[in-house]
Amino acid sequence: MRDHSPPLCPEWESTSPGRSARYQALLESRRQLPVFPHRDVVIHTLRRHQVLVLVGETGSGKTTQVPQFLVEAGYRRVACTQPRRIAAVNVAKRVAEEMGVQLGAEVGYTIRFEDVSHPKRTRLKYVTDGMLLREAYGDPSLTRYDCILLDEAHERTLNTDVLMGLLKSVLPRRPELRLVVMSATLESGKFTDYFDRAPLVNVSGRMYPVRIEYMPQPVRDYLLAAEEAVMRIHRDEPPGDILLFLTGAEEIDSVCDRLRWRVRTERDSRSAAALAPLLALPLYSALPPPKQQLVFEPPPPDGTRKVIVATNVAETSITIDGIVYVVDPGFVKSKIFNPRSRVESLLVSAISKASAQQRAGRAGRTRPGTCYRLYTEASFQQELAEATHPEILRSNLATVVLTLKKLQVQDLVHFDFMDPPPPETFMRALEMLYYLHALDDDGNLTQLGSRMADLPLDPPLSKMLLESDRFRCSDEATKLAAMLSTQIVFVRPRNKQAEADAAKLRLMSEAGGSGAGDHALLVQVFEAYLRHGQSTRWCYEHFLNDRALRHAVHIQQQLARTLHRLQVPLISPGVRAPDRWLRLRQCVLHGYFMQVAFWRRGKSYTIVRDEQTVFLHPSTVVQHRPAWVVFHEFVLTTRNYIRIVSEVRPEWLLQLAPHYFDEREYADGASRQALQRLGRYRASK
DNA sequence: TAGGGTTTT
Repeated sequence: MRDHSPPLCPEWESTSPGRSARYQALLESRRQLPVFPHRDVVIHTLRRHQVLVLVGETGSGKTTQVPQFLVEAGYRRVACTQPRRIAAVNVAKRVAEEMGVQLGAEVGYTIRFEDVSHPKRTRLKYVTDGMLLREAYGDPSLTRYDCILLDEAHERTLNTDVLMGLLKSVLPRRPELRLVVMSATLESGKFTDYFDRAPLVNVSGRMYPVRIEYMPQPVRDYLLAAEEAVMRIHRDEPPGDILLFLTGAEEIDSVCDRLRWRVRTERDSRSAAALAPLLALPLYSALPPPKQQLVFEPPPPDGTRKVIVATNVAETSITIDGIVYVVDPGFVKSKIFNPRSRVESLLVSAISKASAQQRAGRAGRTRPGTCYRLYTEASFQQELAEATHPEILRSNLATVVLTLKKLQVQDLVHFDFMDPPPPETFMRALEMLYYLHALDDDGNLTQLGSRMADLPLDPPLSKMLLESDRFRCSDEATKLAAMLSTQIVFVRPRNKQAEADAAKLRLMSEAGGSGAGDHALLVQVFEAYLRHGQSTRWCYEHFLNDRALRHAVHIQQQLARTLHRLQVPLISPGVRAPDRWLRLRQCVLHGYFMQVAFWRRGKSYTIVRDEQTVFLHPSTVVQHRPAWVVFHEFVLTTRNYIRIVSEVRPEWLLQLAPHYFDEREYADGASRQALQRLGRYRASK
């Protein structure tokens, strides 16, 4: 067949001197990718259609090649979104190399905290979906781009879904704009239908075959079944590493311990002397990077087999080569949002077929493999959902609503989401933004709301921060907001729990005792980390997550810059001021008055807004059982917990949020009675 | 009495 396609890189062919051997070798391997023969179809289809849906499995080369095709076809400003930072960076590096250009010039990337692109020269930019959404704030029609690719659309992240809806509304306004939606195999029809029967290009993947084995009977205890499966593979199957998916760090650590113990015991007994050593390695995002790194290192050359016991990080974010066996119990811990109780929580639930397929695929990256599903084929066929429930249906929409308002979307009810969230969820989001004074009575964005959208924070945190200068503690508030925006910084290893708790109490006493509260402790930890020169060793000694703290420092710097731009002065009452934490607690309440609970006789607290009974999370440093507390989040695990808690004085409630604590707004019940007592108390003073 | 994974000019 004759090649009618345009020449590769028409302009650079003559101008770039560096058509090195390396470039030629890369070009040759590019030509071998399954997506390469589809180059002309992609280019020609986009001449006649505004939108193209491209479906390609792992190994098709779609992420690196399709954006290059478009640049070669003459598009001058191409953006390709990725759900994860790490992917945006790595793919941009690879593509710059393939094109024989300098990273940050013709090809670049933009992620939070890092912009390696040139405003004029960059023709192809990889960008996180959240970042592109932010760019749209100042340019709602995304006029900076003539072609946008949404990659990994099947993951249906919150930001991808919002971008898809936004782009769908932009397309009619910008007939010259081109959009390519790239996705894994499942649900391609949903994407083509959503974009008014957009043309579809199907690209095969390149993977080794993976044999799937099911259980003949449902298992009673998936942890035990997982352990047995790993042991059986290790005893009976040829060499090759194992990947086991579990739901959380605690499960993972305990299963790793049990596997180590079982292999050791079997090897010590005479009957199983032939059993090879087994190296059990945990993998989850909160794990310190050196420990994460271990999963990539080859095992000792004495026949040791690796088993990596991982959360969902290993499903998409982290790719480990050399896996031959996957053990999939079929569960994941995922976020759910209950609009009735207004609570987001984590719950263990069954995975989807798409997720099961993705997990199985992890066994076939370097050679043919096997996936052991710890459920029956009937439950796979009949009980698992086709695809994972989109994140937008499982989230609190306050941030989404604020973003859309900022993007000048007037009519949220008719905004075309691929999967519209239930109206009740929208009502809850509107209600929250209204109470925060981000929206006015007509649902329009207020000046405060517009400023809140500028901050990369949850709305209550934005509100807290933007008005923190009123409490003369904006310096403390930026530190707190940064600490609340990163992972939990306290590390509590299973075998050193008492030591870890003692280290935390020492940090607390430096802050002036437990009465200061959990919020104050976070600020204290942040400041101590800076005082100790952001030392990794200091973190280790004090049972703190070094990476999370480093992240918090980045966020704090960005918040301080944004506050400066928004003309909020950065002030502090001073580290020795006796009212320092008191001011901070008032400031927190200013943003989080919707998350207040009061002590009720017995042993529990009651949340004001819905009279839910809750307990202080065991991680709290608050020991003096205050009558009223503000909390950062509600966690549903073995009990209803409130986590990150500080005492508030009851009179603050009426001072700071009289519109929310008006007793007449509450039905007769415990909350109303508590507020009535508060009113009488106030009147008597 | 204990924390899935992403991400934000």
